[in-house]
Amino acid sequence: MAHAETAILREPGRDFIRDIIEADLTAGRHKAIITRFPPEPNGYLHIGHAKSICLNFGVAQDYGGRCHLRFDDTNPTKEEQEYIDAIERDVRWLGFDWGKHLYHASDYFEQLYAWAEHLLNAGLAYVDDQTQEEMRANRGTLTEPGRNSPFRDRSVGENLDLFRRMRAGEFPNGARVLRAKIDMASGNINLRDPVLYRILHAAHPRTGKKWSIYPSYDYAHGQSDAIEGITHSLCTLEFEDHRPLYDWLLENLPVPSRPRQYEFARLNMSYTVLSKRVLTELVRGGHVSGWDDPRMPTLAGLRRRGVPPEAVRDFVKRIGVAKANSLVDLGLFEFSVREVLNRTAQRRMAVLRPLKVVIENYPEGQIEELTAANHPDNPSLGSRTLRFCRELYVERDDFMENAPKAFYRLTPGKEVRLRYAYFVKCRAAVKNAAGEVVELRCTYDPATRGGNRPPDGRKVQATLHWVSAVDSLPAEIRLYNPLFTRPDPDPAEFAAHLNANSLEVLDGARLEPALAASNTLEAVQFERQGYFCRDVQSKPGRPVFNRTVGLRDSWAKAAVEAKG
RNA sequence: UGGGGCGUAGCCAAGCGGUAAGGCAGCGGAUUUUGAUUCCGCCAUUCCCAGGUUCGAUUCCUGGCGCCCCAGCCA
Repeated sequence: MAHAETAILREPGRDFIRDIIEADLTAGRHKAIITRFPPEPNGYLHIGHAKSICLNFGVAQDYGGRCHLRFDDTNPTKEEQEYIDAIERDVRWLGFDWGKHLYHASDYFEQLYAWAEHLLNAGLAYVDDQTQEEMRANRGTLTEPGRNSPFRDRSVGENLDLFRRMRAGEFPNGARVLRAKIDMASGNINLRDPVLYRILHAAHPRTGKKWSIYPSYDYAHGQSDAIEGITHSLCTLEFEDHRPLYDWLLENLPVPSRPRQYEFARLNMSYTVLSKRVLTELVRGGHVSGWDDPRMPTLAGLRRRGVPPEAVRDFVKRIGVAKANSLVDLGLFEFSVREVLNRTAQRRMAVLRPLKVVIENYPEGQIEELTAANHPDNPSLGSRTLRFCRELYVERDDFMENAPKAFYRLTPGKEVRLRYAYFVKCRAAVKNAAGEVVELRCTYDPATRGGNRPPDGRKVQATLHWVSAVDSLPAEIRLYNPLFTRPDPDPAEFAAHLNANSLEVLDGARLEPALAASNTLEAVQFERQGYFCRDVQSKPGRPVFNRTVGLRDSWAKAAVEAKG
């Protein structure tokens, strides 16, 4: 903007949907804003759904309205109670509350049926006896118009009779459908007499065997919106072509309100598969441990991975809402996770690949207590006590026998700081018969207690994390790389990829005791090792931590470069 | 050769006739008890392309080009 004083700078979190809503509010078109999040319970929610959830619930919050949770359960052959429960749990986890406004499209089956008869009476719908193949053949193509069904001009009486018998279960699956009578020559294929009801002899999770016909998405969605008084029905771009049908139905039915549909682009993220079909195959095929496997991009998987819900919300705020198809860099999601964890997670030390260190000038059997802050710049998170002694462990990667000049850490003759403890200097490396370094012999400077600089003002280039040999605890650490899955159509290939590249289990890791004690922590940051998250599925007494490799790998890159 | 959308930096994304916000990434520099964090600075003479209208166009018009979605009795 050229003139800052006249510039209308859009605040973060604003988008075209909110512009529309504000204009509607200004024009006095609505008393209150009512939105809805309408998942079909045929799978678990993933990060892509988070965008829609945050948009719908966020908009309602911003403008003092409300957001309903509505299960779009119009296809009993694909829907299960497990998914209904999981969806409710995940929306709550994300931090949203629908209050008393929990609904199901199936709540409206009776009303929808009555409205179908209304269309029949108005001559705006008909029962079609064509087979599925005939219907497809007569629908035309993208460039050619379709042909009218031979059953298109049945009498109202015959239509009503047939439709009632469809409901009564007199016909087998697929025998007939109810179609809207619109325009078989429309350029918009959704208007070529779309199917409103199909015969499905299937038990529904909520209505049981009461119905043998079920409404289609197109027939159920807009009317459900109208029944609930939804003002803004937000959905993804692929439904843009359905809007004329959405409007047609609302205009031809005596609905109690007039919702409007608006579309936005769905989320695509690099290295991440958000196809429900593929995710379902990964679960069904046993390629992952379940919908909540930490490698899955589902909300349940992210939760297990230790991603705080606030990070997901922050991410959604950053990506914005627009109509352009885009591919968001996974790095942006990682940034949000880091941002939240860095601010909120308590720090602990853990050594992933231990290398023993003996402090030669530290009295044998002596143990002293040192204080460590739980957070580097948030004193309100308190502190904990560390026990220092003659033998401890440091990270193998923090020692190099023949180090290049750019390597700041431990090498013979070099002095470093052990965080919150002392300066130590490496005297020698002890090797086994195979020539591998198995132990470091070091000396410490008592004048540097707490890790503070000694009176002579001496500095060190590096500070290392460590755990004491006497009371550190063994732990299992699982390292995940940031690849959730790969955009590849073959689930078997995903699986191979996942197992080969995105999981490493470190069983010899050692944790400081305070870590095992902090059972209430969902996420912690292990000093310099990045962010680790307690696996919410781990058993008491045997903590398992998950870490996403790459969340904070720039330090590692620098170290690797230094090693040459 | 049908209908509906979308094209602004490596990735997102504002902008609505007055001369290109912001974030991520990247690059400098300061601070630093973890090569992190934090802080500060830099990072589009140009908005898919070509014409046109205008004093002035990313914004308006015309014509191209490119990408996405639609032919389920899925949602």
